[in-house]
Amino acid sequence: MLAGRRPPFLNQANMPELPEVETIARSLREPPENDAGIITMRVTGAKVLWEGTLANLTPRAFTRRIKGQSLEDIGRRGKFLVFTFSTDTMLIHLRMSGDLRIEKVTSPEGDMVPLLKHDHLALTFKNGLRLVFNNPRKFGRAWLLKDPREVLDDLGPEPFDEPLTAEVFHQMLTGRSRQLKPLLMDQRFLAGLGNIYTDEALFRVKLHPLTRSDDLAAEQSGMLLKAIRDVLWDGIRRNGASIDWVYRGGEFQNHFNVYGRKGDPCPDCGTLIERLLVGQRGTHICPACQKKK
DNA sequence: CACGTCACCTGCGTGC
DNA sequence: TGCACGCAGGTGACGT
Repeated sequence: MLAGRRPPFLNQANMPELPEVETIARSLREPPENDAGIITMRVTGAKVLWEGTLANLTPRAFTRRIKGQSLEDIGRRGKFLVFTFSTDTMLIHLRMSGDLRIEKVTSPEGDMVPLLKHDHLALTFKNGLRLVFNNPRKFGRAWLLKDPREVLDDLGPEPFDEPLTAEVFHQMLTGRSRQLKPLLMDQRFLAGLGNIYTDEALFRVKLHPLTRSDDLAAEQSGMLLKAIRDVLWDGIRRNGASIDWVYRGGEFQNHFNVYGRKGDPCPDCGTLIERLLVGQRGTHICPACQKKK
């Protein structure tokens, strides 16, 4: 389809920012009709296939602790997936290449379904399903915690939180003196934005990624917050449109205005999109629309 | 405090 | 055809 148009890595990796993680949380939580899910189910076993997956426990301690607990809910905070069990909470961060899937442990013929390359953690549930964490680049991590706040308290506000008004956001921005893009991607400042959605949000408000955060007028801060919410919402909407239980090929990548589109004409003015480095990250702008002050 | 750099890791595309 | 190389994603540690 549009394969020739997208950056090469989009064909093989996920880029889990807030909308992708939200999409995964929903797909794990809401299995298709007539299929059981794993919510309310008890864990009957755990297999840790790569020790480094676990951020805070040994495989032995993890397995012993999670066995017998029931899964009560699956949610999201920032880019973390939050699995609430009866006594502990499991957090999973996919970083850049992680993936989660739910599948039956046994095939219809009665054979064990083999795990795949790069499957690093698998939880089996009482109803014959298992949750598998596939983690090719070994960047993703799982935590098992009595109190998830231990990790999640370091995160900034959720972009859609109601108390995050334009005024509050303006105070947050002008209370710092940092380059806009690295600040927006700082999870302690705001939780959920990554490289792609940040580029897209900045393009929508015509701000250069190197703009100083304390140079923004109140009105600009308000527009930036709206752009962030719009672009995240568009991402959620487009991923939500095409996923099912285990397959979740979103299609927001076909709607990028600047990300991965170096050399393409700006959709607003036709100037060719440029790629620059900001804080070591590939950054895409329209040099005409997004002028540096 | 802000910012730069590097390390982590694998697999894909590119260019020789 | 094979192969070395660059590069992408998110974050944390560390140096300036």
